[in-house]
Amino acid sequence: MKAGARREAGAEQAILDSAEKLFLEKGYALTSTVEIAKKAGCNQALVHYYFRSKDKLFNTVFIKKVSLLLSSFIEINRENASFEERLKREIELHFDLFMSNPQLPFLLINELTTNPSRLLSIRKRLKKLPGKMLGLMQAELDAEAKKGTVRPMTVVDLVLLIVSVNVVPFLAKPILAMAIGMDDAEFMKLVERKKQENVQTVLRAIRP
Amino acid sequence: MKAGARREAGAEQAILDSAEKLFLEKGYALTSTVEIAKKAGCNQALVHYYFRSKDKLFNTVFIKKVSLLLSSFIEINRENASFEERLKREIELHFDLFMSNPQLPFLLINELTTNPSRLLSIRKRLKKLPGKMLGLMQAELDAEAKKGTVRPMTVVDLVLLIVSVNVVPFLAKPILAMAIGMDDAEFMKLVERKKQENVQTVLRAIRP
DNA sequence: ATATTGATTAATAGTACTATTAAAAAGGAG
DNA sequence: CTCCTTTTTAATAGTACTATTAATCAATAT
Repeated sequence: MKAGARREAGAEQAILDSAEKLFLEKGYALTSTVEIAKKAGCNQALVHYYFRSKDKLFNTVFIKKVSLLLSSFIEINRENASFEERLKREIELHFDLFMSNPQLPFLLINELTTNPSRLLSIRKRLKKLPGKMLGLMQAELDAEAKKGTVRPMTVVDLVLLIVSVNVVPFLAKPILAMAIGMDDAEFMKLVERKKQENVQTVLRAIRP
Repeated sequence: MKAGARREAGAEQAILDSAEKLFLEKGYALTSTVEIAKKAGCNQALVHYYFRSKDKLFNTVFIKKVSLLLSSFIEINRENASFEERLKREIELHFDLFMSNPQLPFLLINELTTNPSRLLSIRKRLKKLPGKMLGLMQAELDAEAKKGTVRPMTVVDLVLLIVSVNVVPFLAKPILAMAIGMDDAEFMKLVERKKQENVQTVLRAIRP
């Protein structure tokens, strides 16, 4: 039944990999299926053979990346350490994700801003996670606030704060290059510094 | 010499306005000159008559927006108040700019990330500003650090911190809509809250 | 060995977009 | 009014891209 195995074994995966790289680099609009095929070393028609349309291919990549980002937020309630310790750990974990995937924030912002209709298709696939997660975290925050260790605040504010300090260095890389001519080596030093600073910035910000 | 006045008086401006709106909304790649002309109520060829190419038209809009953003950073050394007062004022001013131009951050990040070659043309037109400005601010920061009112830090870190907390709410709007279904009214409340919080967050973060 | 099925390609239909060109329209100057 | 310049438009050349189609290629199953 399973006849006609692949000749070069892995064209589909090669297409997926090329697509991921190019979409991350230039976004949906500036990436063509011709270019994806070329980078994958195959014919352009094969891209449609496996993924039907450029849009479906993009969604496959996009969902994968969104899931990756969300996964960095579900660790917070696991370990048994103090609230501050776990929070610190969480911030570092989140920062590390961006270090490993520096183009991820750009892709998210770019595609969700230019193509709001994509919101819908994504939202269906993860309508459970955010609600549950935020609920748990909010309860924990409220408990800490009652203890007087943190000021009363919503979990949205906390998450937004963490994301703010963690994500902007990576988004700003091209702007830093433009404005002050920062090169890659300097950028790496900046990132190392930020990873330390950001934890302190957040901890200070949430104190009563 | 100046014959042939305009029939509808202002086609060029109308084109510029339409282009600005559309570029801010969808970025360069997803905006066509046909669409710009249609929105401006004129023929598509007129777009090229006045601006030669889509790229030149975009650059005109882009430069204007970059200048606007930079202008929000040159007020800091004027008034005669205390360092903390002026810093507070500066953070609020910067935040207000994004409130009035919520799509500006997206445009900047999108175009500078996807089309790095644009960096060059922009950089020429403002190579004076950033250097001078950062120099002055750094001197001031160093003085405050010696007085012990702030911890020793680079001006890049300070600016990055301010931008981080100020810009992310606006970048994250579509994501908040997706993840937790935040609507426009809720978003406005969030923004009002952030405007207050961000000043405190920065002030706390720079303490020794 | 041949049929069958999946993988791959060449060719192309169809669409959309940028930019150019040549002509028409609309005024002002003499 | 007639000439001249600027503005505006219609038409289109040229390009690039998505998606489809029909044919070819390769491996296995019978």
